[in-house]
Amino acid sequence: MWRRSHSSSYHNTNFRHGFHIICFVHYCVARALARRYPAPDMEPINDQTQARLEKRRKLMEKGIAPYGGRFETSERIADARQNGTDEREVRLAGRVTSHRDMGKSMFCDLKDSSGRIQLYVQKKVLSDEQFDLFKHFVDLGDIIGVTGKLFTTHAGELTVRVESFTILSKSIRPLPKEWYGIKDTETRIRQRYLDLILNDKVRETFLMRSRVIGQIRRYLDERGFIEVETPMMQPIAGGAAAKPFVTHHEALDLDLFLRVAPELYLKRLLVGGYDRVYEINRNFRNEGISRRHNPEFTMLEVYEAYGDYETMMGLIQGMVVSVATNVLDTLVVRRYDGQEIDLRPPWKRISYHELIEERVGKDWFTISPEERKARAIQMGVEFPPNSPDYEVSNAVYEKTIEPTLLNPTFVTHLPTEIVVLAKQNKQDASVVDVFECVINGQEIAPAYSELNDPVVQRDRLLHQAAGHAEKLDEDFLTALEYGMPPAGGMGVGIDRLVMMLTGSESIRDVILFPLLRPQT
RNA sequence: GAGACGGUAGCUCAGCUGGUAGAGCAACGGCCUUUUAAGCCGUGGGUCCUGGGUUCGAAUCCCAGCCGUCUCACCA
Repeated sequence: MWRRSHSSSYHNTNFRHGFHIICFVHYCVARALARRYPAPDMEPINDQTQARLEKRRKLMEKGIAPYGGRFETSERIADARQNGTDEREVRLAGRVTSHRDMGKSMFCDLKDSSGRIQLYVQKKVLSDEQFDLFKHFVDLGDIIGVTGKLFTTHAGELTVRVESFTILSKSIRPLPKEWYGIKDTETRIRQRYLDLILNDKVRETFLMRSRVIGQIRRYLDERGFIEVETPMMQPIAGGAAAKPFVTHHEALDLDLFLRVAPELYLKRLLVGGYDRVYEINRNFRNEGISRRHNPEFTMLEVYEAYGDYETMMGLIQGMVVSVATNVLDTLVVRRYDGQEIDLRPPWKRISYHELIEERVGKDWFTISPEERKARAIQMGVEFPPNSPDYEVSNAVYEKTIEPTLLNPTFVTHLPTEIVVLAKQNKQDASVVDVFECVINGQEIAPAYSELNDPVVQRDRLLHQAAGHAEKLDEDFLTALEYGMPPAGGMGVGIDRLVMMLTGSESIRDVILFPLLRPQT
């Protein structure tokens, strides 16, 4: 659709006529601007910026706009390469990322978001004046538009023989040469645009992220789930045990919290009768930053009325398989360290108890709590001195077992104490009907058979809030009292899912603008 | 929040036990019409993160601060 609409307007003769008028207007504007701003009052940062500012000024004096406007392309660069037949005329736009000057001719690389193509600029093809303009005024990093015919060089590379060009945006800061790129993590994050221009892999990763999220939406939409949006600013930050960020609403003189989870609002919607809902959006947790943690992160939460944690197993497995198949075209993913993750279903399922027994000894749960502590310390696992018994086992699980689970594993039936919003198991009230889906050694998706008994829910929340009744979300509890259908619910850490699928080592590699301290 | 390591030209990096700051690429001026990290000749370019201290002399040693990286803690 995109290509068709462009080429049709481009080949229209009225448009060509209009284009000349536009060029003339640009010429007049450029002359006027050159008169009004004879010298830029911006302080040059270095010799290179100074040289470029000088070129910008000279272009304006010549009546050439260094910052053009609309430029109709015939296609994207990747399409030109793919459908490249010699002598076909193309009209392309992009950034100049490399150039090789050979005197009376030069080669450049032109890059847009779809790919890269080589340009061949020859003195005998352009006028002397135009060739000179290209040679002396087009720099690395400038955005230009070109027209010309495709041909193949002796080295076998499809190339555009440039017949005309337009400077669309004059870059006044030097762009690092592609070969050396930009490596410093801090610069890459603070100036992510440079990272995206210079590092193909980075651009690819974020493109994949976009496609992953798109495929998740498609998968859920196809199954009758509706996407909703619930508050990011909440009077009480509920749904997860995490420190919230605080903000303030002036007109209401009201402290609000950035949400730590959308859960309690999505459940209100289950009460309201939407029985398949999901939300993909940011959660904010006021805690430390690490390779796996950013203060704001993207979460999918999904609820299915009349389902339970087991229906969620089917959902997440199907979703990840669908995403991997559609976006990566494979179910075997390679990690940054070369290890492979096998996503082929069915995924392993094991209970929390069994898993711990399997890894640290059959007698783990039969020995005394003191012995457990002693053994945990022996294994090098640390925990606060007054930790309750279940936290000792959980520390062992999180420190020594979870990181080793590379292939997808459903760890089911966690202790009741550590999950306050899930239904207790009918046979064994000490555990809840939940799973944690672990992939790549990280918890990717916890899912519950959602607790819908308002009386039990109130007790459990009160217990968690250590008796602080003012921290209870009364409105949520009131909603439950009207009756919430039994439901399966699940949260999927999108950043971690994308890390897994793209083989990224750090969460900062999958978040475009992760939080950094501002530079002073 | 704690510990270890790092910050030198636009980019990537050298610079040892203290002696006036270096390379490649990029920039600028030349030469070169099928190169692709093009090549050749020449020129310019620095708050060595910041502030103190030691010293005749500090990019280098010491102290403090800023920012980052890694590990740990909190957490998903």
